[in-house]
Amino acid sequence: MATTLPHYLQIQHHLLEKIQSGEWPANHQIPVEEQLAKDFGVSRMTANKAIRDLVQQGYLTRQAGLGTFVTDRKAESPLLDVHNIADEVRSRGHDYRNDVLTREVIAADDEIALRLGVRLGSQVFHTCLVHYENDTPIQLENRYVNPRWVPGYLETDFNRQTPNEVLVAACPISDIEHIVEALLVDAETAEWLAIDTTTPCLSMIRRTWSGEQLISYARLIHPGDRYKLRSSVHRPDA
Amino acid sequence: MATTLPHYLQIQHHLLEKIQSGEWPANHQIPVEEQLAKDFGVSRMTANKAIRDLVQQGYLTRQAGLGTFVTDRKAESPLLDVHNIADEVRSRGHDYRNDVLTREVIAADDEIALRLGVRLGSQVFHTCLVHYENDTPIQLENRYVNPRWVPGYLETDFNRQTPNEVLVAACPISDIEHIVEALLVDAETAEWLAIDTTTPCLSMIRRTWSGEQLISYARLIHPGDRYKLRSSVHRPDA
DNA sequence: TAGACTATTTTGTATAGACATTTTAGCAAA
DNA sequence: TTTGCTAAAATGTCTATACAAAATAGTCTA
Repeated sequence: MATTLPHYLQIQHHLLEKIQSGEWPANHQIPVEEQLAKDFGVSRMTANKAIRDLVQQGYLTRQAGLGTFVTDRKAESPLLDVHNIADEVRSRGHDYRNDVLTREVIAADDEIALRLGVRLGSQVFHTCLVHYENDTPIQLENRYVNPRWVPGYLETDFNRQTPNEVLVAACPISDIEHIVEALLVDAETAEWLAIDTTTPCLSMIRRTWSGEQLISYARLIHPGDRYKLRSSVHRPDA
Repeated sequence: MATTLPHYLQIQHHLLEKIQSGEWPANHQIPVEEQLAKDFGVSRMTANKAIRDLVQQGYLTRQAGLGTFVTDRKAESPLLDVHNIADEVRSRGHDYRNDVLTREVIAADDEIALRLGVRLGSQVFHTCLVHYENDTPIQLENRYVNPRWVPGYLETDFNRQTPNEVLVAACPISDIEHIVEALLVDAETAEWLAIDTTTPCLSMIRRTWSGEQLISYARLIHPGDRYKLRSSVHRPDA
């Protein structure tokens, strides 16, 4: 059985669901501490702790004497493509294919729950693919998907539609976050990518949102000598 | 008179000072809750609140049964912004400085002429700097600048104004292109960055335009374990 | 000596209550 | 009408205490 969630996390998840589902729009006032405490049968301090965390994470804003409100997230500007590795490969005139190593439903552990913004122990989709360019592995993709937003994800034939395409088709992608670093990989990963463990690799963690919903969390590993990441930014105002 | 700070903020400031001054290096164990509470004459819950906040902000990491430790923060920076490495370092509360290895006018060879979009053999500015965060090298910057658009470039004191700042000051930057890859560096570069030649590094090639003019071509090398690139993109229309 | 148990240290969660501060609304007085 | 006062609603801070859970170090036992 899954570990029972601490009360304050239960409250957080309840609030996040309301926010992320859109039931509570921006600037909506959430129930006051005392009410939340009563609803969940906990002390006011526990409700306070739950709210406090979400304020620090930017989901809520508070004002003494007034109440607690859903944060109105302000927009930023630039563009970056959600690039599709299959198109990329084909645009170079090469053959694209992939191998599916894993395709499963798992219970979210701490890390996944945190990164994907779901409840601990809740079911999430997990796939692991190797993408090939002309039979050379160029990317290991480890992806976690929130089933709520892409229910048919696991049934896809990924050689017809890449995981990325499935997401894009399922919901409009509005926000993407990338974290890129260089690192060495473990033996298993090295084998999948047909490299050795001394080859520098590019690690890219990509999180994808649709509105307020976090759709997917992916870790992409590229052998350093087989991949370059390119991005162009144009700022009309500058 | 200024409002007296809440106790938990006083504690936070005390802790942050220790961290940012370097008195408590990464992974240093900070006093336990009970000790802090005693030192500041508050209850354990108040000390807990102070620490909890700093954990959420990423300054500290905790482990039940072990203690609370100063987070070893890997550098992170926006991939798409014209980032200024000096500001970035200082925003982490660390010291910034750089060493200028090369500062010269050279005749453009094939590659430079191609990349910078100038005629073969025409004169271009070239600088090579090592950027330090708390005396640890975090970036080797090899930069070529089109003299036509930034004539005073070579005369700059780069410890007062980074190369990037000079460009931004000289002309409005409208377009940036990044190409990122993971690689191993040669012995000379490794020495400059105080790493060995087996450490994976992040290489970033950055080209900067102002309107149609290509202003600068730079190759930036980061030791992989000391740097992460972060980028967030929001597309309001999607 | 290896393994099991135990005590200690430290953080994690939770409670019930207290008082302070901020903001608004409503009411009363000038 | 304007001003000032007061009550209320809501968050902000703080305490003293309790027990749970995790990690470690030491001790006892087979």
